[in-house]
Amino acid sequence: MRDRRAERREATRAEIVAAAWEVVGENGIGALSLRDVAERVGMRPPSLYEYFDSKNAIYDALFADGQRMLYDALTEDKDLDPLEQMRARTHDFIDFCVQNPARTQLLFVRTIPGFEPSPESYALAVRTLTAVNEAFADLGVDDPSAVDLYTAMISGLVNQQLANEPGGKRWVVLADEMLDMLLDHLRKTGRLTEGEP
Amino acid sequence: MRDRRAERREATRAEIVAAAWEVVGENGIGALSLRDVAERVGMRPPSLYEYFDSKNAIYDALFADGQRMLYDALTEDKDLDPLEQMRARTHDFIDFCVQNPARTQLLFVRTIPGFEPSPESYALAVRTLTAVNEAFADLGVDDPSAVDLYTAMISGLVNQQLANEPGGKRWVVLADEMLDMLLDHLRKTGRLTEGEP
DNA sequence: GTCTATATGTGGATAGAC
DNA sequence: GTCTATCCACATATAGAC
Repeated sequence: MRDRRAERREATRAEIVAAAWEVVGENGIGALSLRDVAERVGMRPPSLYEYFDSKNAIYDALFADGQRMLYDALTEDKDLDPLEQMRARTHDFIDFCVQNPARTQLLFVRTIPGFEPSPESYALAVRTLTAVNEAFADLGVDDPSAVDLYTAMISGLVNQQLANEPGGKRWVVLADEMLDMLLDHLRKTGRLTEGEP
Repeated sequence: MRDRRAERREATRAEIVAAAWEVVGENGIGALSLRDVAERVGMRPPSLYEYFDSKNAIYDALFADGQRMLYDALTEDKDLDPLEQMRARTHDFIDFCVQNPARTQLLFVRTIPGFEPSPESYALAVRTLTAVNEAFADLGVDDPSAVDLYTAMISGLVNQQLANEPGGKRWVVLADEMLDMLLDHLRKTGRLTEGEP
């Protein structure tokens, strides 16, 4: 039998998380305040404690929610060959990041003093990273340091874009060139053999 | 004639900045509090206002100080050819960043709600970036997007290292490979002609 | 120049009434 | 579950003694 009480509670938690996304979207990830969130959901601040144990628990819910959104944003397209797949997902990732700078900071930069994602939330990040590793495996690349080069290059583009020209495209447009550069390098060093030149 | 009053004042300002570095070094860049700083320099919090107009003014002094440290860390070595010069400075930069994560966040990531460096402080960042552009010009590379690729790749290594494995070397050790990859790519696309293979 | 004292506003968090 | 009341820490700022 359905537990209507638990369903209601989950719905309210989701409402709070949505309100928190609004707040950090407007003021930055570091400027989340319980007052702002409470006002947006029509509660008094102490009532939030019925749903989350602390402000960091809200950050953790945002982190988990953001990781889920990222995973969903990187949808597989079975019609594409592995190389085009990689290119498409790289664009998906970059779009996801520049579309919401506060979310990107929460997911990929240690920014909030005292906040560490819980093991359950972090597991969602691992799931996505595993998918990236599999995408490289599909390309025939098994060297883990190739993936480290990739994540550094792409996250570097995003970081530079957000830090120096938020809303612009100066770094983002270099994504394809960056990817080609990496693939050439992997071919040259014998870590990638299949695919076109 | 020397203005002993002004000298004393500058010395105290420097003491406050040093104390602020200690605080952010221990607690993170977002956790700077005037109480902590005041206690460390043996003052009461209100007395700090004699030297800085606001907490953000202290952040600005830290930003300027950090930019000066970075500029000094990237010392030219006239004995090296441009290519070895580039490699040496890249290592200097990476060491500078991983050595003090809080400082790196302040200088290169928009992290503190409401803080923007003053024009005077930002000019110090521009000075360093100009030096990077000149280093590429010495290599014979004039395309500005080459420098954008470079800053994205190197800052990406640093960010991944600090976010995922602070204190480790997993990404940092890829610096030379990353640089070689970029130089190969610039040769291949006709933007770099001099230098060894 | 530094202090004490004081004030206002903001923010996280808890106790206890309803 | 939600509220009021309250507490503590902090940023910011001012007045006035020393």
